[in-house]
Amino acid sequence: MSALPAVIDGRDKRKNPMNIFAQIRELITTTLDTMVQDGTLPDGLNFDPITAEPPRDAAHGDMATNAAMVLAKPAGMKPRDIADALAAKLTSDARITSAEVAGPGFLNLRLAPSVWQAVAKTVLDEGTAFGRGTVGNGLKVNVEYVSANPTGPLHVGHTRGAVFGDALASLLDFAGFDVTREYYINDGGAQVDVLARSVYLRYQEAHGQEVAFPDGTYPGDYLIEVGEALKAKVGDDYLDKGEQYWLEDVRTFATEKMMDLIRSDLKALGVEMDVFYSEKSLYGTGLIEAALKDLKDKGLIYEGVLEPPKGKKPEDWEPREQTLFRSTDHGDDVDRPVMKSDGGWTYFAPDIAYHYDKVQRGFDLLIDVFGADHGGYVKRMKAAVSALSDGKVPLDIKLTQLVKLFKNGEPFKMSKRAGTFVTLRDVVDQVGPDVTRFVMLTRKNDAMLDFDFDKVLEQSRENPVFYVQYAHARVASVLRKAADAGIATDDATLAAADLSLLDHDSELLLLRKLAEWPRLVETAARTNEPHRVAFYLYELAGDFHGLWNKGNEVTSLRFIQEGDPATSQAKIALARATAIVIAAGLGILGVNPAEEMR
RNA sequence: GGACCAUUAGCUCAGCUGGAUAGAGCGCUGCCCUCCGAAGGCAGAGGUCAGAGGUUCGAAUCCUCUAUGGUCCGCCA
Repeated sequence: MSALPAVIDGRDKRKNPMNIFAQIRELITTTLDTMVQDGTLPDGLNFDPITAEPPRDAAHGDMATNAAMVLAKPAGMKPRDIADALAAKLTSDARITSAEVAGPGFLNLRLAPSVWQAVAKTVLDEGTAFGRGTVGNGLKVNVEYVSANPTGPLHVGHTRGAVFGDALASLLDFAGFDVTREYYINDGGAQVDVLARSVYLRYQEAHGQEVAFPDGTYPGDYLIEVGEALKAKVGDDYLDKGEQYWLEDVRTFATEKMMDLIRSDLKALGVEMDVFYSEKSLYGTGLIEAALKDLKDKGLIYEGVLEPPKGKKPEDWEPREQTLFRSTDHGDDVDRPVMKSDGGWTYFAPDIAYHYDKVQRGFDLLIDVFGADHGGYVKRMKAAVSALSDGKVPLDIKLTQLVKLFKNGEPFKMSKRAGTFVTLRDVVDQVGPDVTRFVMLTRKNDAMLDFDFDKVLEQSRENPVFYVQYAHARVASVLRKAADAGIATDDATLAAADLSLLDHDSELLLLRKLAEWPRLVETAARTNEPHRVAFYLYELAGDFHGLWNKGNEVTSLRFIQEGDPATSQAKIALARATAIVIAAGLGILGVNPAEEMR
């Protein structure tokens, strides 16, 4: 069910030279090749399902391969026989210190410490580019997110969508995709008329008039200054005039102001879009017509009458003939109207045109990030893109679930009507963009998220933001102290250190964790799940803190060894490599690494 | 009536697209800190992976059904 095309979802796990698991997997497959050549194994075996992964239980070794089990059946051999033969050959490689057959036919490998020690050098050589992947293969991907209506400031729900979409875009970029970040401005529908009328009321108010906000207008305070700005622009020209006189102007004016507001909200969160795409710009250009003609030419547009929705019966429901898109041909449950009975487009029509345009722009992959309340829209959108691209361009739609806000452990609700509206600004102003972003990424996008204003600022192990930042800050502290002690700690010097000195279990544990980074990036990118990065960083920080804490008792594990600059440099190299990977990971999440904690 | 998502330790959640004895934090139990790196550390208890079938060497993971919770379901965006 992967959203990725076969070219990138394929089994070529050998691509990233920095991925130690990919390296060993290649060693395994080439070894198997030689076994085919010398007749140990039959010809024509498929090596694709073979994996080289870290075992769950570290006691099983550094890496495990399922090769023997996967090949047993097609080769017509016993798993153990294959495993034994493979093990004998693998141990002749300098990197493999032992290969044991275990369980049903697993081959557990232990790697020489030098393999892990070399990881630190690689990290120092590559810097934050370590782990940059090639799975993306340079494919063009469009990530659309936020896309909030331009009728007010962004609220908490948008914040999660913004953070998720942005981190996903960065992750895909890091994994080697050519990413475009895009925001679709819904400025073509009735809601911008409502906005215009609401602004007009504030405009009247700015002229000293008494106004009331009827149902169906936006009473929010944020429009007061827009009304005043309108007054500053047009004076009293629009006063006491009919709607036909001012509506269009005010709509444009208000929409621009709202987009300014939204842009500044996004900026406060550190989100920068490549493209703002206006729904309005679709009208009058023939694009909607072209998109629908494309569907019509494929026989997917017809006039018809839909069944009434079951379960819930709208009182005024009556059968009407509409122009429908045969989305059921592409996996939807019912066909969807593209034109209202009065001849106007439905909301769906410009959406189709917008995605048609994305396909035309040559993207290889589309991703839409929606709020969970748009879940009902997923199938029809996928159907549309499938039809428009003849199934060639996959569309993955990621839904972000609700954010439940807490303060002092007490939930508080937000309601547009009551004016208790928690905005993106409220959140960012209180806890800062870094904490906001990290916390919002500590949950899968499709799981509900609890956000407690107090807990996210706590400085303890419970708080992953703090815990990860603290690890980075500790490294910075080590580097400062090393400098005071006159030890050279530039990355080039550290990379040249004698890393074979890093032979303690705790050090090797941390090195192994660092080695997982490239592989994690691939997985996270393939599944479109940036939260994996956040969890990895938490684990990495945990291993680092663990090593640090051991230094309390075992002084030989401390990063700075007095009077022994060579050993110090090796250990600092490990610390610095950890900081580099943390910085790279935080970079994907859009969080600044801390140099010190106060 | 239907669709989508969720259901894993007392609580909040991971679980690397099918691997071995299912993990983390909190909470709980026990131990450890005069100082040198404790805004802590070490150890332990705690599970029918919602339930029932199925697929296969092997399932928390894939398929079917059921239960519970959330979101949504014609001309609103």
